[in-house]
Amino acid sequence: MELQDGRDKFIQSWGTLGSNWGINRTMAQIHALLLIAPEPLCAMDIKEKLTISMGNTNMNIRQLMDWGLVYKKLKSGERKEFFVAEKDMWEVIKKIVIQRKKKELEPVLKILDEISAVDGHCHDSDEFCKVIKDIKLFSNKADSLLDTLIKADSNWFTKSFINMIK
Amino acid sequence: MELQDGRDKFIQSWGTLGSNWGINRTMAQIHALLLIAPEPLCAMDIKEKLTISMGNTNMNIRQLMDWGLVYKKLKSGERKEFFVAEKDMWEVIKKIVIQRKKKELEPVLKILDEISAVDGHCHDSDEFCKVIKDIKLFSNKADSLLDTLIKADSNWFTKSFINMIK
DNA sequence: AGTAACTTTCAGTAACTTTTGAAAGTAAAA
DNA sequence: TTTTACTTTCAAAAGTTACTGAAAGTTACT
Repeated sequence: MELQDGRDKFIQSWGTLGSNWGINRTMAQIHALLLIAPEPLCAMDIKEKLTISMGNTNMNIRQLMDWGLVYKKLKSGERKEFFVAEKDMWEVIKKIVIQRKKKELEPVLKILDEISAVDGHCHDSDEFCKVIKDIKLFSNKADSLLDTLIKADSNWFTKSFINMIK
Repeated sequence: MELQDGRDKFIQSWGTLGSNWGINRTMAQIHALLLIAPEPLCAMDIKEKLTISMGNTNMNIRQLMDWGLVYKKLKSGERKEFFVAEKDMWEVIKKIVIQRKKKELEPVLKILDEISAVDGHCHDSDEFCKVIKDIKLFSNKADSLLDTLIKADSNWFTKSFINMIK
């Protein structure tokens, strides 16, 4: 496969995969484009390479910056803004984990706390409370595990991983 | 909070949370309803409790069974089918992990393999290949880690977890 | 075989999400 | 201060996904 084909395929595929991940297609494509771009790109470059609208380009660059996956990079002598992607994959993973935890796990913890306030007086409520308690147990574990991961370095991941499977 | 309020809140919330998880609202609500149901329920019970259509009920029960989160339970003397949820939370988590791995991770591995066929001849392609290689490294690790998790028992999770954070 | 009880399918519709493009906003340069 | 080069916003359009209801299919009792 030729380099350019590989790049195109990566950008297209990343977009499709993104949707399976709850990330919108354009956001994932911009991320892919910047990840493999040898030079910083400006909004116009991105708009043209992906043939998308300005508004779409801007919104998604902004969101990638909010996630910490893309940074602004000013070139001296140039007025417009350029963008680069975070290239350290371990950082990328951590940034994504932070967002997914926020979106997927934290609301669960919040709801479970609210529901735990159910009075446990009869047999039926004991059963209900047990289900909630079990879910809470695993959610809390997952929460601490992810917190540890977010603080850890790449090396730790490899090491713990080896411990885990042996 | 009263028991019935707690149940209603759980079902409603689980539906909302489901959508943040890439699971559709109805599927999540049916799952919640069955999780806390003291008795097996039939399709009609579910349809009525959630005030949704037959078709919707049927499709989502089916998908929950495909995922292994809900089982058919025949009552002797009754012709219609009843359903119960898997109540062991560790099993529930594993079943969900299996599905998410299939949807989110496996397509990534597939694409990366295809892209790895890019010829590495010049400086630019080296850079491109490095990005792909890095992603592949972490994806493969995540893949094995999840495989281990899927095979493990609940106890292992707790133990490894303690090892991991210390 | 006929009928009744229940389950499944599917085309059309509704609800939600993403994208566009034009207009408004901002700030450096003339 | 005006122009110019760029960025941001937002309402409407396009695209996507979920839901309904009616019709077709299945099974099991008479």
